[in-house]
Amino acid sequence: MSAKEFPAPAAAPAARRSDTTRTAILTAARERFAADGYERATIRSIAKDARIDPSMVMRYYGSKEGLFAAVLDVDLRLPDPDGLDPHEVGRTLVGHFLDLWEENEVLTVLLRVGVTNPDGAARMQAIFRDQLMPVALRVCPDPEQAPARAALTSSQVLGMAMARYVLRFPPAVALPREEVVAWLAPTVQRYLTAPHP
Amino acid sequence: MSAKEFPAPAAAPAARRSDTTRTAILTAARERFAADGYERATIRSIAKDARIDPSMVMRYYGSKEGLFAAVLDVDLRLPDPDGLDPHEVGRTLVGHFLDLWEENEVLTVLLRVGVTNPDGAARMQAIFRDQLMPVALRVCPDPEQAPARAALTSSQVLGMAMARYVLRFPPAVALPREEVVAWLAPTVQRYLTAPHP
DNA sequence: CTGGACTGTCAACAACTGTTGGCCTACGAT
DNA sequence: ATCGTAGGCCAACAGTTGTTGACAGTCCAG
Repeated sequence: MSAKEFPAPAAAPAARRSDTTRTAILTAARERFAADGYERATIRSIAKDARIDPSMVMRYYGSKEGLFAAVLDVDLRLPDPDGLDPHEVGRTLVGHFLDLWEENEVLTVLLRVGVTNPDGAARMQAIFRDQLMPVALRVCPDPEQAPARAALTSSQVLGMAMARYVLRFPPAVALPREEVVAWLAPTVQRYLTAPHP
Repeated sequence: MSAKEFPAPAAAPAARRSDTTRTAILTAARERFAADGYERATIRSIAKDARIDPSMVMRYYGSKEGLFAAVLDVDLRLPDPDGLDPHEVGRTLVGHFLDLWEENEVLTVLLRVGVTNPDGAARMQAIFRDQLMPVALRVCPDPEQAPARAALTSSQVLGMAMARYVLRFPPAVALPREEVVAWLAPTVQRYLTAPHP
């Protein structure tokens, strides 16, 4: 479900005259979805941000849900499980997620919408299952425990993202990045590699 | 802003004939807000659940936001900071929050709406500030670090609630209660009492 | 130059929203 | 028994939403 064209000319990714409009819509949609969530982000407001007519959104993305799906095309780009040091996996993951969250708003969209929209929740489940689980499978002692350990890890990572980037708890926002890593890395490390308590 | 009557007869909490309707509305609203979030939970659907007319909601709670505020009257009922064992604070808090989350849907409402609605986020900030901070102030070594430690604690607690009760990650749901406590308690204990890393 | 496809605008639709006011009913004090 | 009042329902409002179709300008191949 990649964010491609809709009229779909066979399989030619030839540059189109309307590509600038397409990406303008996508950018505006990402910002609006991140700021307002799925329901409150209206097609009209997105269109106004992108300086185009609301009907263009329909033409290029079919529907609001289509646009939404295009925005939610997320790749966590987690490091290759085989290539990472099992003793540093906590620090590595926490740092990587902080990077992801700060580089753009896609994950904010995902979180904000995953909480309200059932499809969003399913998408979020899929992303964490497909992308975080392999890492857990690689580094945790007993493969059978991998799902639980991945869930624990995601809970801490999501929770910090929630407090810091979505709810913006002042102390969580004020915490310097390296301190967040210093506090969270041992937690994640323990969730993934420590013996079952 | 307690969930009281609206026409407000002086200050008499006398039982009213309409109290059953009022609580029916409040219960239905809590469920609908929890299930659908603020925007998608319509007054009409809440009224239908409560088997009354939509206009009754307006009469008793003034507006959708008024109803929402009544639902969000949350008391975490955290244990008295003075009365708890500093060495068991992690286990105590995690257990308490799991209880809270499972006993009714208010916290789900709060979380779901805090993520989408700015007012909800402010409400959530206030709740955690007013109710979790005192505990942190009591048990953490340096009072100056209390806000950061409270934020860290809330991140882990919120994250688990998110994964387990909102997004419903299957492995997080499957985890037995005592295992959640066993994994999270040391984390919270460390966030609150361990020396700064 | 001409045809057709592409890009864009405008106006309108139908559905749904929160909200309001009028009206009827039934209780409870007098 | 009566009468004020609180409880409840109905119909309608104005605004907003996603979505659609007709229409106009623009590009490029023939």
